[in-house]
Amino acid sequence: MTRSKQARRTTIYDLASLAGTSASAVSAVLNGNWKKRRISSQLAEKITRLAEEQGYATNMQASLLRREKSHIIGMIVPKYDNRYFGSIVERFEDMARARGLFPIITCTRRDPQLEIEAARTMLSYQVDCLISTGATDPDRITEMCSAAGVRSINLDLPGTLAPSVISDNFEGARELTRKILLNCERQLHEKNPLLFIGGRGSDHNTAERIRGFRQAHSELNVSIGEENILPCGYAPEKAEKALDELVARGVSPAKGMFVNSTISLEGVMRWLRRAGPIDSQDVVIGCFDWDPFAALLGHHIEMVRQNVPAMLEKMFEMIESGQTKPVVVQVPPIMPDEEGLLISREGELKAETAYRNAG
Amino acid sequence: MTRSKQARRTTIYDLASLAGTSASAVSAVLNGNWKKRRISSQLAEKITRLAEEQGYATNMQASLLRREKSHIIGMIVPKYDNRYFGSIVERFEDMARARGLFPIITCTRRDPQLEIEAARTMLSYQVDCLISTGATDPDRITEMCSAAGVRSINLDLPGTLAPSVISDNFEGARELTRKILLNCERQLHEKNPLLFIGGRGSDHNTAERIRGFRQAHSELNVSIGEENILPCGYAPEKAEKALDELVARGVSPAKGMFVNSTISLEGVMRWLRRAGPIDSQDVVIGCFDWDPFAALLGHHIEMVRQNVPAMLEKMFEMIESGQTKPVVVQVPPIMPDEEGLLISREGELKAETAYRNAG
DNA sequence: CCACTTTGCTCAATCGATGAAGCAAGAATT
DNA sequence: AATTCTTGCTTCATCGATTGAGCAAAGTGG
Repeated sequence: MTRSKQARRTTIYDLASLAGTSASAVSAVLNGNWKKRRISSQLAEKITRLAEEQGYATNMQASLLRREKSHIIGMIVPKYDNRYFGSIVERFEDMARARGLFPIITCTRRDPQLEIEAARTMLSYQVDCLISTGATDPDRITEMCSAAGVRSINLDLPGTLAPSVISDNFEGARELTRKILLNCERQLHEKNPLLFIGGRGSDHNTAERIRGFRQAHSELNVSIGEENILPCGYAPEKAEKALDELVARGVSPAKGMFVNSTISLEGVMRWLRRAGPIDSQDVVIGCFDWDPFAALLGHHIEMVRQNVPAMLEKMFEMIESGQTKPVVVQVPPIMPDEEGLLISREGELKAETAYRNAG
Repeated sequence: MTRSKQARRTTIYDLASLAGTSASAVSAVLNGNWKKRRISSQLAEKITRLAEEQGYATNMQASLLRREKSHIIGMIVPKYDNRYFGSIVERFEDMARARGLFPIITCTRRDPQLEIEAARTMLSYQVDCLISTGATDPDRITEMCSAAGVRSINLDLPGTLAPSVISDNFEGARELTRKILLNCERQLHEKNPLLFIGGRGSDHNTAERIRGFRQAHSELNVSIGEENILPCGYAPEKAEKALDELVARGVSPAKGMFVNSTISLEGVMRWLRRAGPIDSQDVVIGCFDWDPFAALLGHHIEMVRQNVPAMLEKMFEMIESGQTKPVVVQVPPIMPDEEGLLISREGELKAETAYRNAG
């Protein structure tokens, strides 16, 4: 060791002088087009071996500066605290890598300001394409992207300026609502309107789910009032508080509930345990989203699982086909089957199947 | 629009010619050290305005190529399918940004090969520091990093070549085991050995937890046999299968269980529902890790929550202090309190408090 | 033996941002 | 008036990889 510390990383110039050749040859060998550049296989081998020995790693900053495309694909995502976004991210990384892209992901905690900053940072890193997942203002991000000549796609929540891939929230909610109503009838022998709780009234998905919710009620001839619709936000404590306030206003909450996300379900379950009807087993619940433990809670909880594999497949199809028109592709979510067998790996398998059939 | 498409992004050269000045001045203004470089505030303002108008974003690839440090901090993480890693990632991003670093995270699905590839890619992107979270072979990654002159730190699972921040698995497991044993005695009026299930026998955390598990048994004068220890892996179906096999071998599984992760708990709960003792409410469970819905399952489930905020605080302290010696910092996990009130936001608050007191 | 092709490389410009060095014009000092 | 200092810039080399252009040597055909 002549140097106190490996101060500088190995570059192609170091390898070139070690191999007694030029940086240009080293570059050609290491990025695989040495045949086009007519480098002899002996030299190629020598360089490859040296690179290995020296633990050489391409300086992407330098490489990308020169290249036309970065092959970096960015994604912003609201939270990592539920299975839906978790599986989106995990699968996105996987699919991106399988396509030779480098995924970078940033969590923006549903903070509009952070979303913008994150998008700007991603543009700085020269992403070729940016996916806005569940963004509060996807169009703003699309504008920033197109100003920089970068494609963008909306996932989970749609925008009007870029193509979007979302769940079929209306149909999913209609079907789920119908199931909950039927469960109520079967288990509680009553046919009362359900309570819709969670989500933001201002977001497209929540609005569509409320529309499906109303539709199912009217199809089954159950009338609902405004007090039954509580899009109180996503955080658990917001759902909890909304239920408390409902009770404080003298309304006795419905025994059937449509919960708009697993995160809201957390709050609902806590409220039920703390302040709910005496026998909280008498509450019938449906949730638009899936969680393996929620599926095991004593209550018969119907859960709709969004079809993440199919959604991401559609999304990558759009990227590959160069789609730029602001179409909205709706992917049907996976409904629980008759036995309510939508738990964990079964669910995964089902999603897999659904995706194959969709593709 | 004279151009068919914004083909190229705005660069400092574009801004320079628009402002009738030099690229150097633009650069100085935009990276904030225009005072040192004695640029007039008029010119600074003009350039800033133009940059805004043109939607300019620094080309990080170019910038980083020139700069000494990248201010990029990388993290590899096994999975996004549980709250523990989810909160690690979310908080890591947050803390990194608060320190002016750019976090990039990659999920390696507990795949040793993918871990190595991910580490190499991160080195290519010139990370200043790489965090290996729950890596199967952290020392290998440390070696790669130090060959490139990059720091690395292990999180969750320790290594021998770089500093590590982990939970105090031994004490946590000892305490948890003791609680489960006491719960068994109280609820089932029996004092039998527990079943340890989940995790990899080869990983340090599992080994330490087994050690704590044994210790607590011996302290309470309960003897345990080898058949009570089942480190069958993390996936839910592995736990499920292990329990099936146990029964197939004619062993009747203990009514008290120490489950090594929420992911394994998923499998255990499914097995209990499918093939467990008739009244599965008679099973007493403790889990090393926390999940809000698992906390609400009918069984009295004790959950130890790893102190993510404190762990990450320690980790960033190490980064800032330039620690390179392979010390192992153990952070006590948060034990459930007497009322078992370790659910969701309360838990968050508690973690917050624990972290403040720790710091 | 000469013209021409092929092989196997090297040279040098380039990507965009950065910052040390330098320079011209005006202000301050002697 | 001559000198020095300050202000407000510009010039240019540089980071490491890439790639079009070019060039010498070896091979081929007539």
